[in-house]
Amino acid sequence: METVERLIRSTQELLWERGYVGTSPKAIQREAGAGQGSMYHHFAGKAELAKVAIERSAEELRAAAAEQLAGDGTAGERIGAYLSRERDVLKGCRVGRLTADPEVVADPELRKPLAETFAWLRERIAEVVAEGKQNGEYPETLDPERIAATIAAVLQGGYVLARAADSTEPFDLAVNGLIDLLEAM
Amino acid sequence: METVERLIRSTQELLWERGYVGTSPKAIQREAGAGQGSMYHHFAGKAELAKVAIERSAEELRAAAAEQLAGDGTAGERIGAYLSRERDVLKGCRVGRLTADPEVVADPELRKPLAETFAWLRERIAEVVAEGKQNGEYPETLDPERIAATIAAVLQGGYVLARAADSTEPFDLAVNGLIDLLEAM
DNA sequence: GTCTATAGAGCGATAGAC
DNA sequence: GTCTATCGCTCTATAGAC
Repeated sequence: METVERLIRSTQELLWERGYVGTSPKAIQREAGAGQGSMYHHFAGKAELAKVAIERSAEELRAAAAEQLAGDGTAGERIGAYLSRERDVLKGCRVGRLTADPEVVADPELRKPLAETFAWLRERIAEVVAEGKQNGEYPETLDPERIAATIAAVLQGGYVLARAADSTEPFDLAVNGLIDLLEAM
Repeated sequence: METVERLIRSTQELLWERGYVGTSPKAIQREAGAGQGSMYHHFAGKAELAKVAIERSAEELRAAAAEQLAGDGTAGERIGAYLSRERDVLKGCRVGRLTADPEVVADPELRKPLAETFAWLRERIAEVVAEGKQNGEYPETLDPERIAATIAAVLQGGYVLARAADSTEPFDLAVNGLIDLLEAM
């Protein structure tokens, strides 16, 4: 793999584990097996490299979610597949995690991929919910945008509860509770 | 206010805004209007001060939640009051935020208040849900522990979505979607 | 394109005077 | 109890050789 690619992937991994403030250029270089000069040759600095890495992680998240939410099952099945897919729960969400970073949220360039990713995700889930309404799976009164935000929030919040408990249990409880509520509709 | 108290409150505020990794002793001293020697006279170091500050924030969160969840309304009213209370949504949760910090999660002393807070919160919400089942507000099939985890997760995840969007809208959507689902039971 | 050397600043902590 | 001085280290970045 080329140096640039290794630098980007190492940055993605470190941002996921340690966030922007907790990730140093030196650590990125170590992870990537690249030297100081090599990194600064390809990227203007930490911020630019982080921008590229965050955009990459955002794309990957969207691709994964799109796959789970597509298919020809019922709305409930597709949402269930999305909620129940294999996840590295205790590591948390590589995109959502960055909202805790003040430097990411304060920089429009760095925050933009976060905003776009969750806007897209909520919109995509809302479409599936709307389809479920059309075929009678869900009642007419259900608001797709609200339910979509609730679904996205349960996942993000599930990660928080799991990391606090150092256990996947609260995440599983939260997801299953949401599924119970959706199935009762 | 005494120096010790100012140091603790400043640390609470900085941990909320910037997390453990992003908070330096120097910044704490500046915020508190205390000198270097003063801080190290009262506390062994950053970790000990953080431990006290985190425990304080955890207590405050529990006290606030206990207040909203108590009272003599129906279960739905009390959960609604808790979900809809005034919140500094874009600042996020002062306890949940710390789950993003690898150094907090890795240190049992620092993680303990987080684990205890959310364990207590989920248990407390589950009690209210169980009361709702008893008086016929919710169906017998409802699992209080699951629903409690879902409720806690929607709040924590709502903060994440709001910070990503730099807007309180997704938080409000997620909370209202949850209320819709609960009211339909 | 990658290397080493170096910079100025801040980090977290300690020492010792007052 | 609070102050200033200092420590060894890391941070992010730049310079210039190869």
